[in-house]
Amino acid sequence: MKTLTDRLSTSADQLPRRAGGRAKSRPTLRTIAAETGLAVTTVSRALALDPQIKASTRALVRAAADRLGYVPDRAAQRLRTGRTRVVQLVLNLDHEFLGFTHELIGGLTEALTGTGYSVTIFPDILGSDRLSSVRRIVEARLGDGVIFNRTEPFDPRVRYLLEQEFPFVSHGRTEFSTPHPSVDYDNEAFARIAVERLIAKGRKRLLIVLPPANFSFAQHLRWGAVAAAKAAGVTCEIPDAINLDSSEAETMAWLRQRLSQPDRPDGIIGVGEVSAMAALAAISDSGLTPGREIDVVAKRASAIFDLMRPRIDTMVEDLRLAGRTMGEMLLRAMEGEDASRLQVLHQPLVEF
Amino acid sequence: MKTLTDRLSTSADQLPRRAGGRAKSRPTLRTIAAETGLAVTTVSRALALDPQIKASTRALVRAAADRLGYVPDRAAQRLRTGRTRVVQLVLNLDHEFLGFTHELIGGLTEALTGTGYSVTIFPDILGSDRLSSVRRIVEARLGDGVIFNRTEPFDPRVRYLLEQEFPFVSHGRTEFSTPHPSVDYDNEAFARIAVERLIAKGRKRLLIVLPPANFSFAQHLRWGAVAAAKAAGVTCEIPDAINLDSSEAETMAWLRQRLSQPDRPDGIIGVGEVSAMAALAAISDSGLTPGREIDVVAKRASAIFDLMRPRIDTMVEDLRLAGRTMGEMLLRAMEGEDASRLQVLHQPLVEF
DNA sequence: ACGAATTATTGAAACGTTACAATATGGCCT
DNA sequence: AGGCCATATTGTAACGTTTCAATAATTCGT
Repeated sequence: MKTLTDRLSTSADQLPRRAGGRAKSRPTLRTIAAETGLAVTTVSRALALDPQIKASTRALVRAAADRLGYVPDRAAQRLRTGRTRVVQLVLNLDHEFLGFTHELIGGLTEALTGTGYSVTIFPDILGSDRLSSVRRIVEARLGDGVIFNRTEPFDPRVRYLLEQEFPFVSHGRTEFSTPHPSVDYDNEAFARIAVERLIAKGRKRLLIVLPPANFSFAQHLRWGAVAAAKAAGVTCEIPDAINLDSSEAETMAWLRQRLSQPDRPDGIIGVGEVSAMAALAAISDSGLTPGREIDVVAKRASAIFDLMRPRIDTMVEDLRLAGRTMGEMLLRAMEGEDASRLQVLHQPLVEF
Repeated sequence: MKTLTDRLSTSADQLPRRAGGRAKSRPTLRTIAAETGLAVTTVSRALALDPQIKASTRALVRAAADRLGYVPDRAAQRLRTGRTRVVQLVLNLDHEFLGFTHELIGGLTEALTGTGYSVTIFPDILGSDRLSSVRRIVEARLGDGVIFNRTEPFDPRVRYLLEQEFPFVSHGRTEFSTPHPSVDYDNEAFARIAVERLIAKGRKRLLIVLPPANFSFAQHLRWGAVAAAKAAGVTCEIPDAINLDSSEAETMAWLRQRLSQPDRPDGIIGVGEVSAMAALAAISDSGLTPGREIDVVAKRASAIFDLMRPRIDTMVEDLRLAGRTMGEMLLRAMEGEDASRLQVLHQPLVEF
């Protein structure tokens, strides 16, 4: 141990560390060129596996590069080619409570691993102009492509990016007639199936808490729920005092109050974990028991409901899959593939 | 609507979009120089607010830049200065179940907003060499600084980064004698307080599920729990069949089995939400009731337990604060501030 | 009004890479 | 052996910025 820490402190005491670390120069193409006696151009092309370069030369260069520990300078490549090799992920990081951002990011990086692209987080300033983040990315060429969520039916970002011909994939589809790359979850199907499930359990006064009305998926959920309820002749209440962006305390308080009324709902659809958990808590607080006087069907993106008692019916939305799909599609979009082939709608995975 | 979508489709049909979007050239320093009749150098320095440049000239340049919509080319700056203006966040994205990655990222971006730095996610390949990610970042100069978590007592990454004099902040402190920037949560205090709380409730056979033994905070938790239990003359069981990285199903199954034995624990400490929820589920499944035959104290990073019934005692670990602190400290580290001043230990926020 | 000191601006070079056009090398045919 | 193609390699320029050293413009003391 002594030796280790000694070595540490001596080497760390050398010079006041500056940003970016030490200045020891890394090998460049020129270094390899000098080493092999070839021209810089040849080395560059050899490393790019240009078939124009003789195979033996390529091997020679490759060997020298490895021996010297050469690693290309992204900044120089970027300056020269104009490609950043960066994918910008526009995220709102304020509002999440049980966010599954990490699933989305996980899937995205999974798709991008080995492609040379990296993922940069672009924090979306809530409340500011919807467009500003994306515009910033395009204007400063902060990436070769962009991914965002919380899509609106006529999202200005979609319009802008189409106009700019800038590659992107939206999480959530729009109402634009021009096709654009998007990955979405069939929330309409989810709502329909949830309603049908509750009806099958004999429930007649349903309730669903929706996302803020401006988001695309709020519409889909509404359509699905309302249509299915109507078809079966039951009611489906949609509170407008609360939505999925309301605080959990607010949601719970409202639900508690609602459940204390005589015409209380007997079936609740939880879109997302927080909403469903708030419903379960409110139900418990009201002295009711899920499965007896009331039922809950929820969408889940994690295994959380496996740990909840009592257990409820759930459908899965695989956000990791969504992230991975978006990554794969963005790659294809950046290669110029037609947008009409880059539209995916994932179906709910029903678990009951 | 017609007009909008028409405009979209016509503009989108123009040319096959290529990676990075259109080629319309952006204004550069040269453009501004030509526009103002000044030299490129002057423009550069004016925009950098160099006091050497006359104030009136600075204003002139600023105006021209704004008028033309100039935005500096990061790649060129990067190539010239060697600074990437990127912070790499090394994250393992495989393993999380209820991950609060978004809190960490949120805090980090909060601290970095307006500084010109952006956060890039570097996916840590689990199972591979611990060092490889960080080495990659340093060698390819993928960032000016790096942040990582899941720190080990003698984490090789810390040693390497100190040797390389590369700025970093670790989430979790180490046992190295050389100081280095780190942000940690006082898990020892958490464990101690949790044990004391359970003892105050009359519990005598405690149990705590720890993280995998190789992580720093596993040690801290162990010390805190064991010492407090010993001081009070109660037992504190530490299962080694399961740990915090075990699957929730595994954890729950083991706990269920354990709770069915005659010498079952009467107090459980939940380090992290999943572990606590698994405990609660197992307790419920065993026909026991928290608050009656058994108690649970948990650490929480979200409001999730506000939605759980029955309610349990919790202490808060603010991961957003941790992220923000790490961001602020990394900025200072990159400016050369001494590591001894960049060590923070956040205390548990006790809620009972 | 003149040189000296200060202030303000400039030119040239460089960061490391890739793209283009040009040259060198070799093989093959007549 | 000369000429011609195909193959393999090279030199030069450029991407947009910052830095260094040098020049131009201004102020000041005398």
